[in-house]
Amino acid sequence: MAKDLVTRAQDYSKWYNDIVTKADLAENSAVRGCMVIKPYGYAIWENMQAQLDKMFKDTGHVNAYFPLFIPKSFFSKEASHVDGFAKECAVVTHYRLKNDPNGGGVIVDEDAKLEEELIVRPTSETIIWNTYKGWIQSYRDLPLLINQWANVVRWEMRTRLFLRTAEFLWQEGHTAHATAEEAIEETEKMLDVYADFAEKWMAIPVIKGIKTPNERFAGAIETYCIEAMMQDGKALQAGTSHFLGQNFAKAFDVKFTGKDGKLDYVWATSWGVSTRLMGALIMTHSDDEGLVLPPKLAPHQVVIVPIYKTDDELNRINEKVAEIKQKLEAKNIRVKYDNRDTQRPGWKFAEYEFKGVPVRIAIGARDLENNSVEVARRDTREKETLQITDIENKIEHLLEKIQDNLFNRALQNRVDNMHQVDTYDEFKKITAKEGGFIMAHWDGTPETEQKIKEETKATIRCIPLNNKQEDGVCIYSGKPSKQRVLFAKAY
RNA sequence: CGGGAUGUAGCGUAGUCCGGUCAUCGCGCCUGGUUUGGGACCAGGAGGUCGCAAGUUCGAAUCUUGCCAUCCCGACCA
Repeated sequence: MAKDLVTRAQDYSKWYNDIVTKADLAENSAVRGCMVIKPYGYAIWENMQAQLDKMFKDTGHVNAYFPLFIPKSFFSKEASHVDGFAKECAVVTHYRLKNDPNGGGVIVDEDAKLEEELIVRPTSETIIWNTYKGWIQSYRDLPLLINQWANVVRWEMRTRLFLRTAEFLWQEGHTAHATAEEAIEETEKMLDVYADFAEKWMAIPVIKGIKTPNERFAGAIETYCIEAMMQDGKALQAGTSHFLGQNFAKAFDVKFTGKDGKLDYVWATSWGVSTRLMGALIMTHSDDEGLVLPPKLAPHQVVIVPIYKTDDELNRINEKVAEIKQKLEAKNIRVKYDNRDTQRPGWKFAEYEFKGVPVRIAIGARDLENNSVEVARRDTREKETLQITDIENKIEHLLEKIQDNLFNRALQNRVDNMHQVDTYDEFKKITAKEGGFIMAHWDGTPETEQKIKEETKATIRCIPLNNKQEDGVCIYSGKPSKQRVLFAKAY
């Protein structure tokens, strides 16, 4: 088992402040539990955003934007929703400051108290459904397939860099449909989009499933999720897609007239992924040398470092690199040529390893003579000398290989740490020592789930989709069970 | 919100028990030179409200009280 990655994200923050001070992934800001995403980290997020956005549009969705502030009254219309979020909301009560008459700084102007408090959105279901009410009258207005890129705030009692920050960036899709079947189809479709994105782009294998009632989103009928295993064997919920039934339509009175002339409430879904995915990326692939980024999301896929003694040598290398760079860029490969004279080659090598650049090309006088370059890959740290001839195809192929290797490596880790368990003793042993995922029988009751959680810290991550049906007995209660469910300790 | 710890230069730190040449060291930064195929070396230099406030004292980074912030463990967590 790899070293405990609980704090690996924190480690990175430390490295960046300590060693690579100028180009960082992120650091804790002065604001409680919030995160500053520095340019290099943001470039990764932008690549993720661009691909997700494309996938949403390919499935018929459009983007829109709704207000940051939600009147308190909206928020309380769906009972279970308020139960789920009430304890972690930032509330705006005043709209003005004034100079402190007793000297010193500024104070809140008590005369500027809001008639009704505003909640800083922890998620946008309520304000969006309040808006949808005015947009939907007929079956002709459906389906309504909208996504929002936004920030949300959840005043968590305890925050954790990347994984649970007080403010985070995400996208939230909110759709309205004429039938339950169509809404469920949408929920599952978006779960597939997330799973595809995680596996094909982030190189993170995921298990698709549904949550137990205990773990369900506040206000949902059914919550679907993708669960990933981090290097330390802990689970991370990487994305969720909710079938909301008619709960929000009823709470906000969103009705439509069907073809048959009958009035009915619309059916809803919502789905989201967040900057938590950046945490997943770090915790899945990185090693003790720093970040390891999958080529498809890396801001720079290739970095070229010149090695030279004289200006004349550098000039000749510059010319050769311009040629190589052009060929690579013609293949849509993102290349950075770092010929800064202010840092030495060894320094640059280390720097780009921290940053997780998948491929490094070094070129010096020796290479000019031999028409070669030194190619190093970040994932295995192997180096080889290649002829420049046809370099663009070689690199293109190498990037694909790295992408595949990262996925396979992560998948292998999951396979190695996946346990099938039939007794509670063994279950306790594994959760206490080895960690990893456990497939075990469960009697289906929230009470058993709760007891297991209290005794072992492990929770039911999901009931996998297309789960194999087999007769067994619950490891805890001994009652009959029809299938195994996925247990793990989670972030 | 409970338990624990921490706060000293951009980053990481020594010193706090036992108050007094005590503001230490490393990295980074600046200047000059030599270097450059895995985080170079030499010489010189800049940089500090010791988290904030009050108190004790001839004297406080050090002791006392209060506050603030951060981290860890819990509770909580779409």
